[in-house]
Amino acid sequence: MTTTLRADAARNRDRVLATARALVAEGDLSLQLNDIARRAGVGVGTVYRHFPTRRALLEALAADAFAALLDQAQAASRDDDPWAGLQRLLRSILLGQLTEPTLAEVLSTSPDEDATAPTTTRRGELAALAATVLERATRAGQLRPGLTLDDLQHLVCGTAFAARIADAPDDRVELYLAVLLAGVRAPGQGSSPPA
Amino acid sequence: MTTTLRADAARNRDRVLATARALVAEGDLSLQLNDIARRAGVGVGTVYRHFPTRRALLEALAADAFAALLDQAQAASRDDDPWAGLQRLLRSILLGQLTEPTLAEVLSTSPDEDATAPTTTRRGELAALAATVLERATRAGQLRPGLTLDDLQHLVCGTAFAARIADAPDDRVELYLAVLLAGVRAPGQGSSPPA
Amino acid sequence: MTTTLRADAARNRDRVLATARALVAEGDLSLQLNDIARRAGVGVGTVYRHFPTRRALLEALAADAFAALLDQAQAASRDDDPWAGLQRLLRSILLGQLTEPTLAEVLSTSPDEDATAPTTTRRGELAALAATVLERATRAGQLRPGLTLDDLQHLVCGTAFAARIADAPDDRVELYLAVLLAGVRAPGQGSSPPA
Amino acid sequence: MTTTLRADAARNRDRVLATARALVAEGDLSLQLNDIARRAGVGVGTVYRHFPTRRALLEALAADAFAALLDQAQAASRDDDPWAGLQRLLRSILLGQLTEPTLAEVLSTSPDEDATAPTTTRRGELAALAATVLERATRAGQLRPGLTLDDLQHLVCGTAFAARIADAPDDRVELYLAVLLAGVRAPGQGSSPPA
DNA sequence: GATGAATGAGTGTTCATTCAT
DNA sequence: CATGAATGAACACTCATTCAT
Repeated sequence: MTTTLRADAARNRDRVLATARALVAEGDLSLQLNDIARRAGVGVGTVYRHFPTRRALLEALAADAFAALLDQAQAASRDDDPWAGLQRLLRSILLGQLTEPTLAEVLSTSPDEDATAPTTTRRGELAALAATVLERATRAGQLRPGLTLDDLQHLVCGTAFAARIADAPDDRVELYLAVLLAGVRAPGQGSSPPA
Repeated sequence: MTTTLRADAARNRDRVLATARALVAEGDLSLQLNDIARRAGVGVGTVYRHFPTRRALLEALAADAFAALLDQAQAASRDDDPWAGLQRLLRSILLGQLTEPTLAEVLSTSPDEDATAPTTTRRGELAALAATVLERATRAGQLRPGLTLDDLQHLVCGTAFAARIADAPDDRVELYLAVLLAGVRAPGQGSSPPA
Repeated sequence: MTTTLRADAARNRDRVLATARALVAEGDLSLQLNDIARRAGVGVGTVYRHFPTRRALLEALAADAFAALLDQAQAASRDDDPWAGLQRLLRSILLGQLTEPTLAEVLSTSPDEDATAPTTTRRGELAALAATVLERATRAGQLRPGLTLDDLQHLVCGTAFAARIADAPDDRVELYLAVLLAGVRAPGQGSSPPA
Repeated sequence: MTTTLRADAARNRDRVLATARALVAEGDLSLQLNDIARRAGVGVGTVYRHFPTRRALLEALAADAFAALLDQAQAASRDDDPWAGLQRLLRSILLGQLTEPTLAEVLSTSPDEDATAPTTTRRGELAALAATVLERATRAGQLRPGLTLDDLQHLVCGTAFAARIADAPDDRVELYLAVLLAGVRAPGQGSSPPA
């Protein structure tokens, strides 16, 4: 059986990820593969084997958060109330980015830029779910005319950026989210969903 | 007299700035001093003399755009209509960032981070003008409660970020600006200023 | 019985050789064992088991061509006409090198340099046959005085080198071969063998 | 004055060249810039400043020998006797390559492959001189028909290769040169120039 | 003031070889 | 026998910064 070997490999992979996560948590998003290898007590080659590029590592780091985000987006897309669905969706994307900076970088980049397959898939899934939410809100006349799916994505990334440059991001998110929501809501629709 | 020398120095400084500006215009924000020196036909030491750090050069590059922004902010602060003033202020800051990427970087960074004196001064002036606008809008009940001066700055930087990651930023600014304005407006105030 | 295992091993060996051959045919003589293993769909260890060094693989790749060369050398050594024999020998060695670059590398290297047993054997056989041809040509007074067996080998390798750096080696071989033959012929013997 | 500074730079350049030359003399033609820097007691950057690529260093190492070769080629081209001229030319090119292995590599490579300007110039000059010699020998009916300028170059490089793989190259050159000369001489012209 | 050569730490990447499974 | 993960030395190249002239 190759289970044990694979277990070793998996353990190394995890060590690399853990090390990288620690660096990200310290605010270092540079993800230098040499540095990470050294800190993880692992050969450079090992890091390169698992993550051939900085991008691959970045996406691996974002993977869990992205998966969780998809779950929340799924739930949001099932909300009966179109506006509530949009609210939930945008809040999820926003909080996801603040919780996991790597997810912010992944979402702020053009999808076709060296992206690995799983990330491309996830982005597609997120887009599909978001399209549903968007369409329902649009049909309900609750979305500001002219806003596309891409616009929503850019705007929520921008809102995350705004929170990130604040001194205490966590204290600001909800307020900034409220601004975003009020901003994307169709003018004349009021600020809260119809009861 | 050192006049001649100063003239030479000034010419060198201008050459460096022009070269750096050209690079920025080409989308290269890295501002590598060696590279700039070579292209400017000037010694590295000369660049270092005028701009001891990347930050110093960045702020010098942003200076003109920042000055122009201050003028517009001044005008905005004098607008009779509080909401129109806010609109003008935010549009100016937003467009300034898109026109001059260095200004975006300057404004998106914490003020006390290696900032040079002129930039610190300008930021103070901008803050003062914005405070005026903010206060008037607040007094008129037109600003979303809870938003501070800093919040406005972060949000407008976030909006610039959103535009920047769009495929065609210029086509998106006005829409994103509308979103921002609607977002920061006090709920229940409608989307246009009272006549 | 280990027959089945041996069959597997032989198949792996063949796959490695085929892959390596393909690379050589594409002009890549670097013979990187990792690369070959990956392309052959085989573990690196397997490649190492069969070919412990780059040299071992190189010689294995050259083996068939070397064997064919020995056949031709045999025939040449049986030619009644001493000069014709020499001609045939040198042409065979020359063409062999151009057809199979690995053979060129094998023949251009000192025999005792990490050579594997089969190659050492083959080199010995080739030397023996060449010695025969050489001796007969010498006895017939047709070989330039002073030329040893080694000299002939070096010169034919040099001629192969000359052809290789030409733009269209195949168009040049015969001419270069004629130069070589005229060069090694004893001065005053004319350019064609006595009738 | 910048003389002293330049002197320093020149000294460093010379140190690098001397170090590289020593390595070449030891038979190491790999010319690894890092290694050379370390041995020369100089920063890597210094080596890169003077020689941006391995090729640049190679050609710098070959420069003197190439210049000397050009002198000899010039002399050869002025020889009254066409055949003597050819003899002198080929001997010079051959000995030049054996004395300076870097020259062999330079001459054995396609001229347009990353070559620096001076080398391109020198190759042009050598070709011009060789063309003269070739033409005169051809007109005198002394050159084997079909041989072009390029052929001569390839053949002399091949001869150098032959000598290089011999155990005692120096003892073999003259013999190999004789072979080359007899080979390129028009058949039926005898082995020595007309008196 | 200006110059630009020099530095060398830093970063990215490859690859031959080993060895536990 | 086969596998392929792991290793880490080795190599290529960059660039911010210093400093002698």
